[in-house]
Amino acid sequence: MPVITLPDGSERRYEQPVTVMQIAEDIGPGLAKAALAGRVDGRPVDACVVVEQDAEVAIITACDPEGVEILRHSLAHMLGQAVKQLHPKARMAVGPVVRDGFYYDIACDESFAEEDLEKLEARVRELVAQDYDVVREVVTRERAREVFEQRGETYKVQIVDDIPEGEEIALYHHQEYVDMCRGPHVPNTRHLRAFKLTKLAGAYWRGDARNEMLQRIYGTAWPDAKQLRAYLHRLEEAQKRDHRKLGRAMDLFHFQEEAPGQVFWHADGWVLYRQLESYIRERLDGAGYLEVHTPQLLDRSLWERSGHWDKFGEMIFTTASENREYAVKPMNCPGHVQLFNQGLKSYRDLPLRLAEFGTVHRNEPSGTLHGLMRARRFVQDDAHIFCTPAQLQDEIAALIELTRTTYRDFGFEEVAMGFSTRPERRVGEDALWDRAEAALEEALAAAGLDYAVHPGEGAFYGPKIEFTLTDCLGREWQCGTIQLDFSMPQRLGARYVDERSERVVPVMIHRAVFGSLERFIGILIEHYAGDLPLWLAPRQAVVLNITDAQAEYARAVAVQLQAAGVRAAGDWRNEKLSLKIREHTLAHVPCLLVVGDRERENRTVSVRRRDGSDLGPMAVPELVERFADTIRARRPHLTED
RNA sequence: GCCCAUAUAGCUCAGUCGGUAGAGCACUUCCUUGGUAAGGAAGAGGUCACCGGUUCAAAUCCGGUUAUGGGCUCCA
Repeated sequence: MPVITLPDGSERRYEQPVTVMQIAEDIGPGLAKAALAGRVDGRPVDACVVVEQDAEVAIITACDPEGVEILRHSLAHMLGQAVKQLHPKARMAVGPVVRDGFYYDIACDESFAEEDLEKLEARVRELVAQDYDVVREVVTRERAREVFEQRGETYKVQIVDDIPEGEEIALYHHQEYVDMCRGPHVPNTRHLRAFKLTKLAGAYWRGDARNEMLQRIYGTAWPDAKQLRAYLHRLEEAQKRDHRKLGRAMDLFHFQEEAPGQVFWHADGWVLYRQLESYIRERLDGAGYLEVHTPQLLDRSLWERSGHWDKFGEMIFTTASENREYAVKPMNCPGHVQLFNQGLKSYRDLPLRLAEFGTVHRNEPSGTLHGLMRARRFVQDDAHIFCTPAQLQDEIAALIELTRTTYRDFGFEEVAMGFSTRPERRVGEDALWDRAEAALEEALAAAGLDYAVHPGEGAFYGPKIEFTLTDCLGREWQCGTIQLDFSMPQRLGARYVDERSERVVPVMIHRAVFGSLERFIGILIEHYAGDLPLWLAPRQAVVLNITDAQAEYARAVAVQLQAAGVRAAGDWRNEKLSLKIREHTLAHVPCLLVVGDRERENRTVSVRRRDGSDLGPMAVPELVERFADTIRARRPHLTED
């Protein structure tokens, strides 16, 4: 007879096997009403599951993160039912839970349009409103196959065939609709009222571009209407941070049809760009790097030797002249190896750290371009470190430290780190890969940081550590990277003379801190929602006169500030102060300096910050000092002139 | 590259049933000299992304191209 232990430690004895729902009912009617599923000895199960032996049981409700996932998963099934009712010939593929919601991949000859989405949503609402009980049925593999074959669900049949031997197969019956799932699911559809179908997309069956494309319907679901509304509101707010919108509002850059994937930097955007450039220069000067610059066009043969042509030929822009074909460089590494190869290098020259703000062009597939985040022309803050195996650990440790402190200076306290291992298509012996992966892992362990492992996602020449930042909608973008390469120096003939006078191939580390300056700026803009810290703001201050009477003094203030190194501009238009404030605030200028008769008399400016706070009147030298303090505080790695 | 959608003034967007295009903001000029997020008036501004088709007539319907947005795949 089962003894049930509840999370609070109390026990309940039952004379007979008991369902999770009965336990919930015994605890209280409120809990029974809210119960979505249970956890029996740590394992999530449906509320209808019978507990036969002593167990620890917890009731899962929508207050549980796990409970919210159950709602979303169940809504995927509801969507499936609605799709089959409105499109009987559709075949259902997979319908998993994702962040904030769920999706379902569907094969259907008719292609869904926005109106279909509305109709489907309306149908799901009708189904949910019926408050019907979901029925769970455990079946054999043969039975599951038979059910889906009868219904023409060819994708489900394939999924059945892929379920490992010995695993329990459960069917969930939503009235006439049947889906297969590990579960658990909600006991009744009344829990599923707060949802919305959000978007249509295409997606490849099994995530493989060689397979047919299915239609994917995304939805979002929450425990209640209030949380759904809050989510939709968050989404709206996040979209306002989009760097493409802010780039226009702040007059930083634009794109146009004649140059897809290539940025037109405006004057203010270029100021921001140069801030990043000079920051990195300062950090590298103190870290033993040599800045170099290599050609944009290099003969095709070099890329064939490096292996890039074979792997990325399709994506390399080329140009020809006098019967020679050149690649517009998609990477800087072969160029840096050519520099290394100049003259004979000794082990005493190592580690040799060559850095370049390298402009690269890659013919990224049209569907992947995304503002500054993914461009066809971008600049990498690239460097290649040539060293001996013995120097590797120190170098990598320094790089992890350099990257993390840089990100901290730019306002990213938490950075997701990943470790990507050998891909299927690669160059180099497995023994070299073993060594390279082991070396990176050792460095990661030594740094004592959390990181995710991404099997098979390394570069074709070596494994990598990657630093990932997220945009306003939570999409992840790889920024910094540290890649270990035991192959390319060999392929491109790099050698140095070691202590025993023997010629040895150096190890090469490819690394970038920002990754792409374009991408990093895009992330920065979204991270700060346009309100860049003072040291990064293209326009740090704008002087505003109230009437023409202060125009002369206002100009003098602007000149004084500029002479002190402040990026100051002036707005002497014959407009109301409130209008000027509105416009410069919308342009995200951090500091507005108001000059009226009072200020002119006292030789001061009234300081208003972007957030609306008023710092009151201040003399210009005092203001300059405040600026310098603020910048020092935000940018601890700034080297003093 | 694949799927879906979109493309109208500098920006944000309206434009019904196919009948030669509209608003707000911005811009120019004038008035206004106003103390912390929009003062007023007038004016100018469009090959309705591009190419083709249907039609007496196309911003509108159809086909193609390009770009953009959202996904998928890819990402040295």
